Amino acid sequence: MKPTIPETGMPIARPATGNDADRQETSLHGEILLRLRDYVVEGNIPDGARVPERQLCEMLGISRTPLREALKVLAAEGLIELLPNRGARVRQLSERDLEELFDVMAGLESLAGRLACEAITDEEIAAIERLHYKMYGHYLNSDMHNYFQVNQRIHESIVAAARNETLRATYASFAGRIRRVRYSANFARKRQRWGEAMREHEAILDALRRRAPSELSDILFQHLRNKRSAAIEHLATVRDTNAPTAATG
Amino acid sequence: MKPTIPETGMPIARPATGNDADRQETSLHGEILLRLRDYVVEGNIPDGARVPERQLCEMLGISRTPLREALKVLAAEGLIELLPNRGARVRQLSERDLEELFDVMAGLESLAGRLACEAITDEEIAAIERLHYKMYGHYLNSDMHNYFQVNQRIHESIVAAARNETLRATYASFAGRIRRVRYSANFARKRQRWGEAMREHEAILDALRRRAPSELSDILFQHLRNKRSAAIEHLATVRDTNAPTAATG
DNA sequence: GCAACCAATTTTGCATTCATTTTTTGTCTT
DNA sequence: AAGACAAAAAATGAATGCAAAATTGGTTGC
Repeated sequence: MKPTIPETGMPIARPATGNDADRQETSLHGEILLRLRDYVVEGNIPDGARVPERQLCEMLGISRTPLREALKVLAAEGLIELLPNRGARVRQLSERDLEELFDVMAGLESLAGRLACEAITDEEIAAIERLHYKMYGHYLNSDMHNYFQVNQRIHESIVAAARNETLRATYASFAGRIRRVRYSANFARKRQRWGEAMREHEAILDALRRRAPSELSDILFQHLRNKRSAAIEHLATVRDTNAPTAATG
Repeated sequence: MKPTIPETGMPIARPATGNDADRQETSLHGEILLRLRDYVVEGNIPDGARVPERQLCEMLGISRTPLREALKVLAAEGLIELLPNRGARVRQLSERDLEELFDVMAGLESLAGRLACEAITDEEIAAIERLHYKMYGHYLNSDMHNYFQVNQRIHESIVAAARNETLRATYASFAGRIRRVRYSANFARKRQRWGEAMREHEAILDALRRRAPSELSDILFQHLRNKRSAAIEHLATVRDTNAPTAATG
């Protein structure tokens, strides 16, 4: 039983709606890159599994040249790794890798908060407040899916308010790497953590209203740090419980 | 007079000593990538100039396939940009781009400081202190080149002390983008700024010794922010004074 | 019965080739 | 003489081809 890419019948369904940080609209290579990235991020290939060029070429209906170019880029982004003469594999993130990623994300959001204090408008703050209340509703309903959705939009709003396109693109890239793990591991933060998170979010809003950069920076970092703990903990459980990954078995 | 790559006779001289974040030792593509990156970072191609594939192929003695793969990666890193059907150009950074880059660097270093407080050893702090005194010597001698050199090593030491390989690689990548501008613009901070910078460094060391994460984070951010002002200011002068770039004329 | 070895097949890495698109250059018109 | 148009030249984007390396399967020897 060799690990294989699930046959979806149709090629990759996504109409290239990913983050438009670096899309090369017209080129085939650019299109492929977006689709492949989404495909990997969404966890369609198991951790550590090989990414056979031939198969992907058929799947995408292209030749190997543009595909290989896309693979090189994905490797540079850290989503896959290229073993010399042994093809591409989906990068299996160790626990340590995840810790590092979360910390970098924390740093980037912390920075975003700092910068946001310089430029954010009252209307933007109001919008985040509305999201916050919306999220609170989902919290009360124990609606995990929508809670996450809105939670993510809040964090994205803060990053957007930083008015720094470079930061936004970097943040999106790292978010993708983590999102992959989230998909695979079917993350579900313990409900208990939700309460803390809600309180932290209130503190974030408070600091934002007062436009206190250092304080907001600290709170955001700590907030993400707490997320990190929950996520790593959960992942450890999942990896222990679940079957060994495609890479090892 | 069209902008052209200086003929060095020999291929690119550098023995691939760049950051080993993502080196693919054995593959031709990986080797090419390292050499090309250094070549671009060191400013051997003027801002906005075309990067002709053919010419580079001859220069490197390879075919277009691995070269194009490397170009795609460099584009993803933000060093060059790929115009559809019109080849690769060295990315001309606007003033705003630079501001953004400096701010992200500031955020990363600020994060590094925060993390360093958790793990840095007394010996590492002592090493940074030694660098600091060494830098002070260069400051007194107005030895700009060595001052910069040591200054950079101090910042790298802080990043290293964060014990986060992901952060280190990201930091190195952004540093490369800025370094390119530095090479081209022949950066020289005003001597007046040096004094402030020295004082800021002392504050950094102080916070580091006390392992005060929030404080260190703040100081580092502000320090980099001040650097940013000086750099942007200088660049504006240079760009005004100098001839129009290769891109526009 | 199991491990080690060797041949066949597959896969990868790079060069070459082909089709478009862009850029240049030469000519013609006004 | 200047501008516009058209053909030639060059460059780009992608497909194909070929040599080298790795994986697979089968066989042999212990």
